[in-house]
Amino acid sequence: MEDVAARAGVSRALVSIVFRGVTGASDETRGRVLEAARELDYRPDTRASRLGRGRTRMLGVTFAVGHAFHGEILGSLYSEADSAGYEIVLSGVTPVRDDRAAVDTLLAERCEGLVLVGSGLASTDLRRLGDGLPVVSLLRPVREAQVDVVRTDDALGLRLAVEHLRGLGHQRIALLDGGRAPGAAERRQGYRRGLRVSPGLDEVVLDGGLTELDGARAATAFLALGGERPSAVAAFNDRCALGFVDVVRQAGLRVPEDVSVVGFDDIEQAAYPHVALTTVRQDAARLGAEAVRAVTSRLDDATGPEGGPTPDGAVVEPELVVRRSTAAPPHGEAS
Amino acid sequence: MEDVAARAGVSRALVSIVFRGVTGASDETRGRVLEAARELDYRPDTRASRLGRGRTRMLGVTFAVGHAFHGEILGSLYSEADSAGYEIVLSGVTPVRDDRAAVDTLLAERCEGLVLVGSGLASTDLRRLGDGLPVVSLLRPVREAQVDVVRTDDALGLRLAVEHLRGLGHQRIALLDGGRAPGAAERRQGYRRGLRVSPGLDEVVLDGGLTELDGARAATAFLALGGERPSAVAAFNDRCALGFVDVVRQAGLRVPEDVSVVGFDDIEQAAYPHVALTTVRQDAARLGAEAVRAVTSRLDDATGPEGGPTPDGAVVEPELVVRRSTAAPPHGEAS
DNA sequence: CACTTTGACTAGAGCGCTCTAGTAGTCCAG
DNA sequence: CTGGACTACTAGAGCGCTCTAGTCAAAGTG
Repeated sequence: MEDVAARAGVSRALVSIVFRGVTGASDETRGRVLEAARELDYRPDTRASRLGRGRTRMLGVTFAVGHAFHGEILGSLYSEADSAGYEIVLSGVTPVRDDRAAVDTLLAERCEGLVLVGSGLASTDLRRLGDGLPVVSLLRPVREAQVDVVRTDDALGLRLAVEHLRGLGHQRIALLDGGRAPGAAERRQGYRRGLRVSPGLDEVVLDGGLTELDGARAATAFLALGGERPSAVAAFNDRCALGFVDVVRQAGLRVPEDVSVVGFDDIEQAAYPHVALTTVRQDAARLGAEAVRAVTSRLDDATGPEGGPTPDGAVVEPELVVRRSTAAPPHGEAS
Repeated sequence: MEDVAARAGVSRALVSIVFRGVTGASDETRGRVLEAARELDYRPDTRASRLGRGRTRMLGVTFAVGHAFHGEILGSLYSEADSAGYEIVLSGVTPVRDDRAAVDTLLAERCEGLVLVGSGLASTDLRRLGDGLPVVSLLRPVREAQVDVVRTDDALGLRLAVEHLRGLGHQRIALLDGGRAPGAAERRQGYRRGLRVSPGLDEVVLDGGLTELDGARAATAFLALGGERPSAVAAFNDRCALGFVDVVRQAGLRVPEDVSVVGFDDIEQAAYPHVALTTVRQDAARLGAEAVRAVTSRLDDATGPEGGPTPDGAVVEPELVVRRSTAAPPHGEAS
């Protein structure tokens, strides 16, 4: 910086002014400084600038490395933060690097707010964190008053799925359950509510999970049901649905002719023409936007790090995307 | 820090000593400082500490957000960097945030070295980058002398695949090509070499790509081949292979009875029992380790940012993993 | 004409650390 | 009792910025 200032024949302060893009420099000088910087291949040190500024305007984000849907969310987070004038600092969660470690590095970097994407952090940790700075839990509903929750209306999503299947005439609809995964409890509840609307529909809950493997296992259980077999299933998520479809097809069943399947998330693969999975779309862009809004509003409203008294956060509505994995049930089972 | 020092009744310098874990403090004082820090919920500001230290010991990593295999690599990068005494700074590449933007933020943070995972950065940018600091291109072979390359021996991988298929008796073996994807040229070459070993084997190259969708398209082209149809295919990667399998199965062909398929990468799904894809495994752990080694060795050897005269980097050998998507060709086509 | 105003620029303190140089105090050899 | 050789600790400059409080000249005002 010193060198740039010297080369441009100005003070260091002036260089700072130019690079921050604030007023206080003539166009001509501005040009000279930029030119000198380019010649010296100088670029401001963001660490030092944040140190000097007092604020960091950094948002810390933890996410599961290699998780497709988290990836989509990150994309949205990046652009939303950018337009809100914040920077994103990523901290990945891996098998050897848990949520706490990920959060710790973000705190040590002095992030002003945290977005935890599908984090499995313990309640006590969450509470403590939320007391210190604005925190939003993305995709995972938590009850702690200290953290905002941004999530899809999971229950509504499964109700939509069930209603769609009922509308096609299905009487027996199974759930491939998500167990303890984030949002699973809500989806289970939505499934139950969806069934109760018309009395006489039995609940059939099979153990599912997050991955194709879980879906495949559920399919094995499903096939073992024999005559009592449901004509449709709603899966915890798309990957689970895809694993299920794979296995039932290998067993000779046709989808959707013999069994209808609906997923959740609307991951990229669900839309591929050879897959064409009917699913409940989570809006990654909206989710990211709401998360950034929730944390930046706390930051910008100067209510201080204690957080406002009103819990912020948002529930974004999912949308049913009908493709070709669902149809009316076989041989006049309808109504 | 000031407060902690006051509370523990020592100087700020002493607090610094304790937190850096260097000698120069008695055990008793050390305990008092740590205690005081805990009470005040103090944790050192890593930005300031790196500023003061002169060195940052940070490794910048760019990666494609939501890419499963990149995810596996990140995991390895984290732990390797940790044991080499470096910290990882992530910078995601998304549709709205290209490689250059990702790299720029890393440079502004003053990372000392860069690991570009499957980066699509232009040659001129790569050269300029490599002139300034140690850079390794992971998974993508580039010719620039300024950057080290750590990659799987892609050509060998495809040769293994082809040899395996030939060993099973396949005469016509197609390649689902990766086009311009990183490593695709090498794999194509390996495929050709593999075929040339026994004369009379025709090359059949179908357009493939990185995703299931590309594999599905290739399958359509494959099915259209009719009587001339190969009895086996080697795909650019697992996702492509999986898409291919999906579509040929839907068309009534059996895998492996009617057509054998081998993938590349060995992603998690390839190992699922209902998938059981024969594939060429890339060793994510080794790749990550080599990348970290390449860049830290340049850093630690104090050869300066100019880099040593000998290009570093590594080629790690892939391994064929035989599962159940490959078998002998149908009706005595063998030999 | 003396006066405020405005725009362009600078000096220098401060951000939260690290680290060199140096000050005590203790222990022991000669 | 003097003088190393340690160990435990501290003062204070420095890292590369930001930003407040200024200076100074030119332009506008009545």
